[in-house]
Order: sequence, then C-alpha cells, then structure tokens
Amino acid sequence: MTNNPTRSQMRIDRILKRLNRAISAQELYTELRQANQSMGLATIYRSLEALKIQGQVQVRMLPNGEALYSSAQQQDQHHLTCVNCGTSIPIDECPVHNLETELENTHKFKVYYHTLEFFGLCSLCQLAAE
Amino acid sequence: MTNNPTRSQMRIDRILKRLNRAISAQELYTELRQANQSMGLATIYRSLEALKIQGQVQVRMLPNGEALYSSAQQQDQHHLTCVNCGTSIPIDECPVHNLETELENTHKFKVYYHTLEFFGLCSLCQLAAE
DNA sequence: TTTAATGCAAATACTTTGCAGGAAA
DNA sequence: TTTCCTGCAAAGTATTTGCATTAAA
Repeated sequence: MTNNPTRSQMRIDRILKRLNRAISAQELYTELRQANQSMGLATIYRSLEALKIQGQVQVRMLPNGEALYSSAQQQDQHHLTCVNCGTSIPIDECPVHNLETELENTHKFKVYYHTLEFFGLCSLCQLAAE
Repeated sequence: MTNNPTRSQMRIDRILKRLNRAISAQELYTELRQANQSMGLATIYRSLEALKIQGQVQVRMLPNGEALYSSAQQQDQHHLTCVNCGTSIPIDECPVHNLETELENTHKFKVYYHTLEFFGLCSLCQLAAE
C-alpha cells in the first residue's frame, strides 16, 4: 500500500483507464502480445492483484470463474445475466450509494467499490422454456 | 425447465433447503461422502447447474473463482469483503428490491435473484496499511 | 552490490466433458 | 428395450507459485 507501483502496475493501470470496459487478464495478455508490448501472464496477474488491493482496480467475477478487471475510476456498471444462455445486459440503475456510506460508518470498512448483478431468465429464454 | 427433476437434483435441492448457508460443490461432495451418501462430483455440478437454470438455486462467485450455492428460498445475503485479507462480513441491508421489480418490467427479464457485494479494506487492514 | 520485479514453466484448484455402466420407464 | 442418469477419469481453463534472470537503486 505504501509500496511504490512497479512499471507493470503503471502500464496496466494506464491501459485500464484508457479502456472504457472491463477486461480479463487473459485478454489483456493477448492484446498486449498483439501490440508487441508483451507482458508475462504472471506479471499481469500480480499487477492486477496489487492494483486491486490499492483500490485502483475493480474486479467482477463471471459465472464461469473468469475475473473481469476495470479501472476504479470507471462508473458503476451492473448487469442482468441470464442463467440459461449467459447473455449479459448492462443496466444504468444503481440504488446502493447511500448504503455504501452507511456501511463505511457502521463497520469502519473502507469501501472501494461494489458489484451488483441480477440473475434470471432473459425474455428469449423465457419463451424457449415453455 | 419442463424437465422432471432427477433424483440427484431432488437430493441436492433438499440439502440446500435444510442448510441455511451457501456451500461450494466441492464441500457438498466431501460432506456427502462423509455421511456415506456419496454422489459423483460431476453429478453434483450437473445437478446444481440444472437447479440454477430452474431458479431453485442461487450462485455467488468468490474472488478466488469458487462458486457458492444456496437455496433460492434463502434470504438475501450480502457481504463486505476485504480485498486484502479476504475476510467477508455478512450484512443485513439490501436496497434493491424495488429496482428488481422495475427491471423485470422494463427488460422483460425474469429475475431469480441478485448478488450484491462490497469490496474494500476491513478496519484491521486499514491499520496495517499505514 | 543489493534489492526487487519479471518471465517462464510447473503446479493448483475448480469445473466440464466423454463415455461406459446402470437405473428407471 | 429404450431413454435418461450417474460416476469415473480425462481434459479444459483460469490462476498461483517457484525459481532463475534481469533491471533498478
């Protein structure tokens, strides 16, 4: 935390800030490689882990066990995810900011970010289910 | 969906309903084995998948990529999770029910359940960070 | 020179899939 | 008999770790 950021951390932080979407470690690895700016996969994971602990980076776990990383500066982004087909629809609403402040006080917990995801059946899968 | 539940699905559904907490597939496997009611790991995963699609079971992904399953009848349970030490504190509050109904209407999406998790630093890790 | 960061490869852990045997209809 | 379920073992995937190398201080 008091630690100086490494070069890799700074590179990744910069990329995530430019990019306006969440990206997986694997994808980051592939993209960097294609751009001839390769970075070892282990380094990518280690950097993301460090940035996460510093609160620079948010993580969202997909139902398949893959982690998606994005800059903490990114706006809240939540989703409706279909448990059947996996389709994920981004939504704009987010009703939890007040609660966040409240939790920081009652639990003396410094909240970096939150994840809010809805799971169920998309309209297509509801039809297919009949 | 129109499918009849298998024996395994019914067994697992029953267990999850009794149990008042979320459990991983691996733990379920171990517990059943110890209770001399073994079930193959593949069957456990397949049953959980089916129950999930039917909306009988909720899933929450842990930051380590492990999935925690619980009965859909279970009450909402959300957490404050420390990005540093991994400690997870259950919280009671949940401000998203109205939104859920709203989303069902605007997106024609049948919401089974949602996950809401807060990430940051617990009080201890805040101290350690200085 | 001393310390810390990096990359590669091996190891880990969870989950999924292929397939043969077995139970139910 | 026919269909579906189940278990085992093998494969797949994301992630972590050990260690030798390299870069920075």
